Amino acid sequence: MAVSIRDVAREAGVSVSTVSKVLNNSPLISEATTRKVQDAMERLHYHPNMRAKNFARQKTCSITFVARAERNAAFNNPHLFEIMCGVENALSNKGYSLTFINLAKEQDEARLVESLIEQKNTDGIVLHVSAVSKKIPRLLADGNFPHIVIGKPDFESELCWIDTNNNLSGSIAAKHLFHVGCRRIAYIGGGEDDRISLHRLQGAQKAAEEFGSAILPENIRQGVLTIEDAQTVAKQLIRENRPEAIICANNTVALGTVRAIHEQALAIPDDIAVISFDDYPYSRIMEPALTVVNIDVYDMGMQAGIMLLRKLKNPSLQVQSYTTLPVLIVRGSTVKSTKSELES
Amino acid sequence: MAVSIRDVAREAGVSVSTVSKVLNNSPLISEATTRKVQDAMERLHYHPNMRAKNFARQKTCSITFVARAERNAAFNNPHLFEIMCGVENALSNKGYSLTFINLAKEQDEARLVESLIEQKNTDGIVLHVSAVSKKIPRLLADGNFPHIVIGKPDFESELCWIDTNNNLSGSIAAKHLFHVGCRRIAYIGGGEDDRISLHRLQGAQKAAEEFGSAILPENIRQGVLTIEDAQTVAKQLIRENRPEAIICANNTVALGTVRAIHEQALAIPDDIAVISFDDYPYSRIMEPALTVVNIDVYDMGMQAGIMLLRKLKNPSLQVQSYTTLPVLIVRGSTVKSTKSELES
DNA sequence: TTTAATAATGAAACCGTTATAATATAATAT
DNA sequence: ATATTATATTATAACGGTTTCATTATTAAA
Repeated sequence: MAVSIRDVAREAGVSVSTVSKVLNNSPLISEATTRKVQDAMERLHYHPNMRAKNFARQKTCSITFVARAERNAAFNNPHLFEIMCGVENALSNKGYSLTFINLAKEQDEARLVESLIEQKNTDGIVLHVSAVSKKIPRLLADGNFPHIVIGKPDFESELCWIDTNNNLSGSIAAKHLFHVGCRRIAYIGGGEDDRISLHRLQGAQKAAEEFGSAILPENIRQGVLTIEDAQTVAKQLIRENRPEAIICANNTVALGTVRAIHEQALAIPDDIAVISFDDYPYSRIMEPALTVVNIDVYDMGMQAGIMLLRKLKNPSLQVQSYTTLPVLIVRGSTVKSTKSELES
Repeated sequence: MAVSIRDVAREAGVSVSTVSKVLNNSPLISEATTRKVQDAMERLHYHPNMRAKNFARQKTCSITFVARAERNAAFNNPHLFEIMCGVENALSNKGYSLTFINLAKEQDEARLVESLIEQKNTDGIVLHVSAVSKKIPRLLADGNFPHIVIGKPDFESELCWIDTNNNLSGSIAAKHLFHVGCRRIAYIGGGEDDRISLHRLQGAQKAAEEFGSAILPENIRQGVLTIEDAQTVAKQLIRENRPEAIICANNTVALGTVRAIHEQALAIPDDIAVISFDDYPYSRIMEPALTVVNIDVYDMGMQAGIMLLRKLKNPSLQVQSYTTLPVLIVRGSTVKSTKSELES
C-alpha cells in the first residue's frame, strides 16, 4: 500500500539496511549513496512509518501524563493545564509526544499505571500528585519504570518528584509583610490536615522570628474550606485582634478575607494588607490586585519533562528530586503603588 | 525477553493464531481452548504488547489534540483544558488515548498536521480552532483524514467542526434582559473584526426586535480590547445614555463594565444589569456574580470525541458538523435574588 | 455409509522498520 | 605481493502481533 523502505531501496538501487541507515543518519554511509537514497525518497514521497519504527525500536517516543482532574478542573485548578503545557514543551523539543490521561472518579490510579506499564505503549509516566496513591511507588520505583511525580506525595517513597518549598513560600510572604512595615501579622489556614497550609504557616512563623517577632497563636486560624468560611473567620479575627496584615493559606481563603475586610469598610492595604499564594486569574483582576507568592508551574512542568527525558537516556540514573523556588509577585493588596514588580 | 504470544501458545499447547483469536475474543474458538489459553496467559503473566498490536493492526488507537495555547493559557482561556478533558473522556471510554500537542509560537500548523498524517502515528486529529489555518482543510478534508475542528473556522471549507451558535447566545442574553424588565439595552463589543462579538450582537438585535424594541446605534460600542478600554467606554456610555442593561461581548468587557458602574456609584443590577458570555472562574466570584450565557465546553469536547470515533468506525461517513446549544446561567448581575438558577 | 456442511484449529505470510553479523572494497602497513 | 585495517554495503533475522486460507474434526443431511 504505502511506500515503504523497500520501495526506496529498490528505487535507489541499494539495500534496505542502507536506507535505514540513511534515515538514522548513520555516519557509515557515503555521501554519494546518501544523496541517491534521499533522491529516491523524494521521488516516491516516502515517509517513515512511525508505528513500524516504534515497534522495531521497542519504544514509543511518547510519555503519559496522568492526573485526576475533576470536571471544571480548568476553573478550579488552572495550574494543571499549565503544568502539562510545560511538560509537553520539554518533550516536543526532544521529539517526544505527550499522552494525557484523566482518571475518572472511581478509577484506580494504581491499576491504570500498572496497565500503562504492561501495555508497553509509553516510555515514561508523569504523574500529577492528584493521581498518586500508596500503591504507586511499588509499581514505578521497584519496577524502575521511568517516571516523575509532580508534587510531593505525603508519604515516604523512592519516587522521583518535583515540587516547591511551601515552607519557603510562607517565609517569603511573611518577610514581605515585614518589609512593607506590617508587624501584627495573622494567618488564616486551609483545612486542618492541609499540609501545604501548615508548611506555609511554619515558614511564616520562622520568618517572623527572624524579625524578632512572632505570629501570635490568637492570630492563627485553621480549618477554613470555603470562601464563606473564610469570610466569617476573617471577620471575627479582625474584630477581635485587628491585625495589620493577613497571610491567606490559599486563594479561597484570600477571597473570603478580602470580602470580610471590605464588609467592615476597611481599606486594603492601608488598614489591613493581604497576601496569598499561587497566582490565579482573578488575583490580578481583584481590587486591589492580590500580592501572591507564586511558583512558575509551566517551568515546573518543563523541568519535570527534562528530568524524565534525562532518566530515559540514562536509565541507571539515581532517583532524583527537584524543588522549584517560589517567586513573590507584589501587587496592590500589600503596597499602595499599584505598579507590580517581581522580587525573588 | 518479555513473554510473547508464542510463549503462551507453547504453554497452552495451541497455535499462535489461536491465542490471537482468544485475545480478540473471536467467536470461532471453543470454550475449552479459550480457558486453556487464558490459564496459560495467567501463568506466564502475559500482557499483549500494544506496540506490536498497533503495528500489525495498522492503527494506533490514539488521536491527537492540537491547539495553540499561549503560556498562561489556562488563565486566559480555561476552556481549552476543559474541552480537552471532554475529548479525553469520550476517547478513553472507547479504548482510545489522547495525545496533546501545543503549537509553539512560530510553528506552522499545516506542517505539523501534515507530518502527523505522514507519520501514521495517530488515527485522527482534533484541531482546536486556534490551530487552524487556511492550508489545513486541504490536508484533512481532501486527504479524507479523520478529524474534527473545535470552533468554526472563519472561511468556508469541507472540514468537520463542532461549535456553538453565538447568534443564539446573543439572542438568549437579550431575551433574558427583557424578561427581567430591562428595555434600554446597550451592547459593548470586542475587537472591530471579532466575529463572535458581531454574531452575539446580531442575535441580541434580533431578539430586541422580537420584543418590538431595538438596540439603538448610540448604545452600541465596538473595538474594546482590554479591561481598561471597556471601563472607559462603559463609563462614557453610561454618562451619555444611561442604559438599563449592558450586554458585554466577553468577560474582558464585562470586567471593565462592572468597574465603570461601581466607579459611578451605581448598583448592579438595580441601576444597570450586566450580562456576559462564557462562564469563567471569576464570573461566580465577582460581586455581584455575573449572569452569563454559557456553553458546556466539556460536553462539546465529548461530542467532538464521539463524532470523531464514529467517523473512525465508518470512514465513509459524510462530513458532519454539530452545534451545541448555549445555556443561560442567571446570577446576581441581572436579578436581585442571588440564588442562581439554570434555564435554557 | 457416504457426502456435504459446519465448527475449530493451525501454518505461514505479513506489517515496516532496526540491528547484527557477514561481506566486499579500498587503503595502509609489512 | 600479501596481510591488515578501515570503510561501505548487504543479507537476514528479529520485533510481536494479525489475518488469510488451508486443514482437520465434528455434525447433519442424503
